[in-house]
Amino acid sequence: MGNIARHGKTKQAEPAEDLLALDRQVCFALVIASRSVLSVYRPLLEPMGLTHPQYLVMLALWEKSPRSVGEIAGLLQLDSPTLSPLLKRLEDAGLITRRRSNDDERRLDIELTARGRELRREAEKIPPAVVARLGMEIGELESLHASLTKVIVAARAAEDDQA
Amino acid sequence: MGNIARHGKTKQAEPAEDLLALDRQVCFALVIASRSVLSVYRPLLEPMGLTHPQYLVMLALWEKSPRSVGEIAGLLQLDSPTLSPLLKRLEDAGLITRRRSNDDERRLDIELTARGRELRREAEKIPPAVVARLGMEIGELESLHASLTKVIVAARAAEDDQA
DNA sequence: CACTATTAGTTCGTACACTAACTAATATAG
DNA sequence: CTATATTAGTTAGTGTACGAACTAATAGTG
Repeated sequence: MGNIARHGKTKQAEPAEDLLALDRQVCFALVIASRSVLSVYRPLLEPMGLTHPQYLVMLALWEKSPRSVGEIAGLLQLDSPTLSPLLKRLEDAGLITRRRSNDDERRLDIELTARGRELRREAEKIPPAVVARLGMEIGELESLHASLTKVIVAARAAEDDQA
Repeated sequence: MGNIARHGKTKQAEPAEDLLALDRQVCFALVIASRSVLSVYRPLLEPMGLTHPQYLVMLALWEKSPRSVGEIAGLLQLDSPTLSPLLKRLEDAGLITRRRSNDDERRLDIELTARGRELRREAEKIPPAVVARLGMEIGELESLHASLTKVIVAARAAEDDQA
C-alpha cells in the first residue's frame, strides 16, 4: 500500500525521501503482519498436519460440503491453479475426496471424508489458542478486522477498474 | 488470527460452529488483504521489472547502501534462504552487486548499481499511485497501520514465548 | 444438428517463504 | 595457538501464489 503521513508532526512538503521510507509503507506492514500471524498459527496447525491455506480450505468445507473447486477459489480468493495441487495434497492426507460431478463433468466435487469431518474437533481449539497467544484485546482485533475489510473492498475495486 | 466476536448482537454462548466461520477469522482477512493489495501493486511494479519483495529490498537499499544480507533480512523479516535467490535475480537484473565484505569474508555486501539508484525516480511514483487507486482516506490508512503494528508486535512476542 | 464460445480444472514455469542441512569464516576458550 | 562454537550465507526440498497455455465438457447460435 502507499505511504501514509507520519503520525504527529507532518511536514508541509514531504521530501520524496520519506515517501519511500520502509516504515511508512502500509503494504509492508500488511505483508509483515500476515507473515507474523501465520507463524503463530504454524505450530498450532502442524500437529494437525495442515498448512494455513489448507486450514482455510477445511474451514470452507466444514461450513458446507461438497463444494466445487471454483466455489472454494471464490471464497478464499485463490486461483484454481493454486488450489489444484493443494486439494490433491488434502486428498493424499485422507481428509477430502475429489470426484467429477454427475451433473456437470467439468466440475469437481470436493467432499470431506469421515476423517476430515473429525478433524474439526481439533480445529476448534485453534482460534482461541491464537487469540490467547497474541494476547490482544478483542476490541483491537475488531477494529483491525474492520480496517482490513475496507482495504479488501478498496483493493478489489481498484483491480476491477484496471480490468 | 483467531476469531473475534461478531459485531453487534453477540450471543452469550457462541456455538463452536461460529468460531470456525471463515468470515470471522482475522487471519483470513489479513491474508486476503495482503494478497489483494499486492495485486494492486503488481501492475505498477511490472513495468519496473520488480516483484513486491524485490521492491521492498530496493526500498531498504535506497535508504542505505551497501547493506549485508542479514541486515536486509532483519528489516524485511525474511530469512536469508528467501533472500539469497531474490538478490541473485536483482543482480541479474543489473540493479545491485553482491560482493564479499573485506572486513568479514562471511558477509555479503549488497550495493546498488547506477541503474539501481536511478530506478528510484520511477519508484517514487508508486506510493501515490497505490493510494490513488485504493481511493481510501488517509485516516483509514493510518488506523490500519496502527492496528497492523500492534498485531506485528503481539505476534512477535507470541513467537518469542514459543522459542 | 454442427460450430463456436464459454466454463471448469489441470499443467507448466517463475518467484516467494520456510525448514533443515551444509559450508566457510570468524570468534572464543583453554 | 588450536580445538570448538558461533555466525553469515547457500543449497535442497516442500508448499503456496500467479500468469499463460491447454484440455474436456457444456452452452449458445444459426
